[in-house]
Amino acid sequence: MDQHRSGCPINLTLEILGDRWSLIVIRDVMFGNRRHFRELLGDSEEGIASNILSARLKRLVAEGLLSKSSDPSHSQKSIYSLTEPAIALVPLLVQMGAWGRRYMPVSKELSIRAQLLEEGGPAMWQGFMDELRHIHLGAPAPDKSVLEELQAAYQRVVAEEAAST
Amino acid sequence: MDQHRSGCPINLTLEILGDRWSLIVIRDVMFGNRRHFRELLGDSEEGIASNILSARLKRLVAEGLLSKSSDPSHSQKSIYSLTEPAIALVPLLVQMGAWGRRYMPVSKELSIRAQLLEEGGPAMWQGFMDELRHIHLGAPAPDKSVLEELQAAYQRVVAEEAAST
DNA sequence: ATAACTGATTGCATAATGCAACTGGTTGTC
DNA sequence: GACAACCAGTTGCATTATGCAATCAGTTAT
Repeated sequence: MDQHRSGCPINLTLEILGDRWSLIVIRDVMFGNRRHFRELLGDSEEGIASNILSARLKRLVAEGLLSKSSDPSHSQKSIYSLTEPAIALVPLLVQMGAWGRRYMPVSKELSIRAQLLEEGGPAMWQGFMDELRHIHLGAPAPDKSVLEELQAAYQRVVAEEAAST
Repeated sequence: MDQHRSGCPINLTLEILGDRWSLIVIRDVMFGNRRHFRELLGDSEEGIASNILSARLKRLVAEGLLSKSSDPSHSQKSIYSLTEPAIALVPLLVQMGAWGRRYMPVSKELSIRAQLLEEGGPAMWQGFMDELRHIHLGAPAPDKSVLEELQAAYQRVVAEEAAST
């Protein structure tokens, strides 16, 4: 991908994110706060293969969507962080979630977060992006945590599902 | 793609649209009003190959994002139309355009429409979607045409560019 | 010393993409 | 009726991407 196919914004976004795994990786870093290779490898619903994950992480770092730093607690351990361009994908991911929720056979547990973000609107997205800037870029912490709110809602649905079976 | 990887809305959207061509085809039908195979094949900036276009059209029809009908003026001619799920992709495409415009090396002519849609906000998107429902689904025509507005702005920028060289 | 954990890499099969040529049919023009 | 232009694709072949399982070398905890 040295040359671009065209200068169209939709096309250029597609050239970077238009495959079946890149946004899955970003989603897991963003919503699951998975920062290490093994976390991304093992804990994902979709089961990405290690060579694909390796290739994706490399490409996303090269494209400037992720940054890689070393974990002081373990000399071999790498931490992947979102960059500002990746954080700016929040509205796009919300729209993807909203569309999937409306037209695809989503599961209840895995769509509650998409629902909350859709209903929360741009104000909530901004709050979430501020929180991501805190977590990944060292910006000051916002007053309240959207991530915790989403996580709590997810746990609530999982508990409900478990209770009803 | 018989079985889904997970019930996550983002993943499911990715399973259908996560490749380098599907959204290009939908973009051309939506914004360029290209309804025939040859129009989609030849007039695209990116130059899709005919076998890929053929495969994508088949898949998009099978997935319910496009519908195919025959043109009464030419027994062999097929017309592809957007379905409601495809029209519902407008906010997603707008976000893709907005992100690409901010972080990728877009060209001036090809990003003016993305800019107008981004600045126009949800009200403009709804107007555009109503117009698409008119064009593709036979719904009543809305008062004003967003498509014409976008096209006029595009022509204006092309003329400016031509004048300055 | 050893076992578990770290971020990967390797080998191999299958699937997707890219490119160019070609097919079978239809329509309009002379 | 002959002929060129147009229509929606298909075919063959090379390259690239994906999927899966096994493996690797260094690091840390017991």
